[in-house]
Amino acid sequence: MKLITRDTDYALRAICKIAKEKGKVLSVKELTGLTKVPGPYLRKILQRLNKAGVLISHKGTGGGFKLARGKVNTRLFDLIVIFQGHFKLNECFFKKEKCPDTGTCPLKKRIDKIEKNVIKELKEITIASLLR
Amino acid sequence: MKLITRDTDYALRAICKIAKEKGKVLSVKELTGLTKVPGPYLRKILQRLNKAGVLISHKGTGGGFKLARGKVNTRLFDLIVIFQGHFKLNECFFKKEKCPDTGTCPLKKRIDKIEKNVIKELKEITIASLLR
DNA sequence: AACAAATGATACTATTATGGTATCATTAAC
DNA sequence: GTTAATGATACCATAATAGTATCATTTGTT
Repeated sequence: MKLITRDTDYALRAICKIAKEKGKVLSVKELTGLTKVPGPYLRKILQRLNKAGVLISHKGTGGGFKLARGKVNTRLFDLIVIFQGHFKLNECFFKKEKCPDTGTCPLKKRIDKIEKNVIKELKEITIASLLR
Repeated sequence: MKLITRDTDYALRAICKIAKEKGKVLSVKELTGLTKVPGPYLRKILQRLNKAGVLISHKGTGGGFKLARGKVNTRLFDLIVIFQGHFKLNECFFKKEKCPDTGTCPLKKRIDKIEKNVIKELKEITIASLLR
């Protein structure tokens, strides 16, 4: 029922803080202060964002994370995919076994429609749009 | 990320089967056959639906469950509330502690909007509409 | 009256996902 | 070379989920 997990939420918060400091490199320590997210956990999140290309990391003294080029346009949808995997509101609970309603299931279509709308809206929420 | 849990899904399936047999009382055993949902688990679900007033149970030999009067108009939204509790896509992860972005959080509004739409659509999905 | 067939209520268990910590390796600045 | 940072991973605790088991109660049948 949660659209967004804690990971995603914290990631979003951190990225916003980073984005506000145009180009400046912020360390985990600084970001912990700004976001109140527990250090080691935040660090893991930032590492994932680095791997995903949203942030760029700098090692060594004075190191930290900054926003990668053009990534103010990262969408909430992208973050959800990074932290929560492929977006699907609608997955039949009869996975391997065959669902007794295969073919006739009227629910799928209805939820697909909802899903489509939600995805559209999640793609409209960009970092840039949140900073304004 | 799941809009619907297994409980809710199974409940919906069972109710649909029951609704198709207008007024007839169906036992857990019969419903297990129809839905392929494990017996004891299904039973627990049906009991909750009875408590919630969606179904009416009959004890003793030949007993089982039937749909309560007017409850073909039960909405998927209602079932979600019964099995998953109060519907909220958007809950700040800083619950007791104060969120560092209180007041300025721009995300809340955006997700509230999504939530509103989703709720509207979930309220349009009724048992009756799924039977057609 | 006895028995069987059903649900009511509840306690228990196993598995998985989530949230978070800890540690050692690596890199870079001074 | 030392220190301050991230990279990579392994680990752990808690909670939620999915499901089982059991005993009590009710009701129909003989």
